[in-house]
Amino acid sequence: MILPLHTHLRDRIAATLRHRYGLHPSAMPAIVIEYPPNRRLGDLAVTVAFELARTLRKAPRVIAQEIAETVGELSGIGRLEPTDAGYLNVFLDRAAFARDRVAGDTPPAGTAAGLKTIVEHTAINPNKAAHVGHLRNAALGDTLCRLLRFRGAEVEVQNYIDDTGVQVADVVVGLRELEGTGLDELRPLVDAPGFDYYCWDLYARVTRWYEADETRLTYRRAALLDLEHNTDPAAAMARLLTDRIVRCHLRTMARLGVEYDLLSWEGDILRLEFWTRAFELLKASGTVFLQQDGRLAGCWVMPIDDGGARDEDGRSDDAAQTGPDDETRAKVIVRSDGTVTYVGKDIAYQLWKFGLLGRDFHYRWFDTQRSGRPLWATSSVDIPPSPDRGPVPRFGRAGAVYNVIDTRQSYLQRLLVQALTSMQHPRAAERSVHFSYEMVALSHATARALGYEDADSEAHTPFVEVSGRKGLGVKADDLLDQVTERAEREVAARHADLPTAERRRIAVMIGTAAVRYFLIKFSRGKVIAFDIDEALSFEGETGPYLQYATVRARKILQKLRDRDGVETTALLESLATTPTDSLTSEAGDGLWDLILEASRLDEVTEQAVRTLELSVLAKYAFGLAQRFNGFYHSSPVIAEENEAVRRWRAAGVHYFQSQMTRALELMGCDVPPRM
RNA sequence: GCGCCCGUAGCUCAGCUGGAUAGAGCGUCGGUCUCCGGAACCGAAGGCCACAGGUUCGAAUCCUGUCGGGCGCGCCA
Repeated sequence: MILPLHTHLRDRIAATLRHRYGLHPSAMPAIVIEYPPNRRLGDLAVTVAFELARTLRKAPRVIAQEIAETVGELSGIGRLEPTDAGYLNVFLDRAAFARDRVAGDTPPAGTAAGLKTIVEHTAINPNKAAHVGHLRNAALGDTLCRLLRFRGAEVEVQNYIDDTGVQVADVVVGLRELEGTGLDELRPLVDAPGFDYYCWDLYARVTRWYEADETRLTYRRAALLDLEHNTDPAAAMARLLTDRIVRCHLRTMARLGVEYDLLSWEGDILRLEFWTRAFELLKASGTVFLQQDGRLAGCWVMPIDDGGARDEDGRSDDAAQTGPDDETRAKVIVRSDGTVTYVGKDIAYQLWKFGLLGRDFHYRWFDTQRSGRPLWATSSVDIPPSPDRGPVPRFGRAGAVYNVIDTRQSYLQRLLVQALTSMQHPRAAERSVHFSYEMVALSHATARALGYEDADSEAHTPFVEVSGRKGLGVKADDLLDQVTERAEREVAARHADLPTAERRRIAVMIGTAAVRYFLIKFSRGKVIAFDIDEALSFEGETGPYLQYATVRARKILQKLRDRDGVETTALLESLATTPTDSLTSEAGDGLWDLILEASRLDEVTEQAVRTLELSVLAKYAFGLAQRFNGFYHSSPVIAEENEAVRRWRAAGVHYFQSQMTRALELMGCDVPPRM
């Protein structure tokens, strides 16, 4: 890891600036450490001389020289070299650096150590199969969790289940009105294979059924009311179908190695009357008030403080005549009929996450996940779990909350933060992070392949939007099936000797890496125009490319063991007394580059979390794999005759392999034994 | 109308808090020692970083404006 060295270097330079120029800490510029474009220029570069040129009224070149003179010996680091342009280039002590990392490079405690952090992700409406858009959410959310844990945070993963919403109501209506299915007929149906696919189609059919005759929407309203008030048989049907669909979703996500700690059911939030308590708090803090007149008379509203986001009929010309009603924008929290809106429920839930609501759920054991990790669910009733499940964990009461939701919810997430601020919870407001990302659409080619693109939808748009209502989209399981099948063919072509089960196991690892890497490598603000062929590719910038490099590295170490009897631990120990010219000479540049780059994992994870840009991890891992592959082709290890050279190369290979394995783990990917 | 996001090679995208010659993948073209596995490697072609101003030692990056595209703004969730 390289961050400790960064800090050390920064401290030394800061100390130098204080002594030489008498700079006060307040006047201290940020000491930026970057990587020179060319390794011959140095390993690191510091640009602080440019920053100081104005205040010190000296040329950057002079300042850089003075700093280099004054800083003295950088024991264990290396030396500083000022350039004419004003850069301070750092040449690291290669041997010392390499010895320190290669022998065992554990990540440091991390900046977020001990901070209880809740990450909410996935949150798919439990009424139909998951699609690629949901996979992007889960891949981002799960990777974020892994990164936060890597930095030392205590992470609790929650998956919100909207079991009382319109989408579930629609499928209940579909079952009853289109299929003539009641509770009794539903029971065998939900356990049949492909139930989530069945609901996918049914949901699309209901949408069309409503469109054909809008009076049919009364069925939806009736069903929705039944769900909210827990009235059977509609509510019983909903309970049954959402339970099974959620299990389908969990199974799909488990294929990608995604697991959770808690399922938060909206129905429990309603039944436990979280809202009642939240409403008291909102009123007491003056966050909401009862609108007396105007078009929102009788509603409890929250003023919206920013000037933006007016609705379409916000006529500015006659605003003077309409009076005060239009002047301050307000968001309805409680309707004039006394029912609460979505934002209201969300505020209650967010308060609970921070332990600020003063109420808690009951909990029930839900399942044991693939890794053995237990999955709990919220409950409205207090039934003690059986003793063999262990005690219920202490859910909620977080110090920080990340909500992984697509960018279309930005407006509402902002209102949420505003409510927390207004309720005198500035810390919670500050630590409520909306991890937003753009949606997944379909490329025209893929939409066409699915049979969705007809003549009138001309290719003026850059992509085709996914629509659950229309049933338009690539189902997650279909994608995973295809990618696994494809991987299995590739494995079979290379390893005819492997038993089928093992081929299958490896294919799953490769397919997972392909999909997860694909979903992570774009920056979050970019719409992914999902293209099936691109996602199924295993060449170039893909997950399998990273795995392949790692497998190659491991193969070398394995051969050293099997053929030459060299154990890795013994090899690493021998480095203390092994000459280092193969690392320090120009011929060792390739090896040195590999080691230095591999050490940057902690720096990269830090940046990824700071910017919430997980693609930087993906890009870094890819660049590292490229570097290794280049090294692999230019620098033989086993065939190398010079023993010192061979040892150092093997050490570099080992370090690469171990850092890359960590990086892959952070992205939820395994390293196959062969591929 | 207002707000947020996006615009970089033929296509899909990187480019961290401004820094040295703007980089990858795919595609195209041309190569790679019977070698630790070719799911790889090396090379070539391909750029007014949408446009116009500004800020400064320095701008793809920051500011303003314009154009083009996406999304959001409800007593829906």
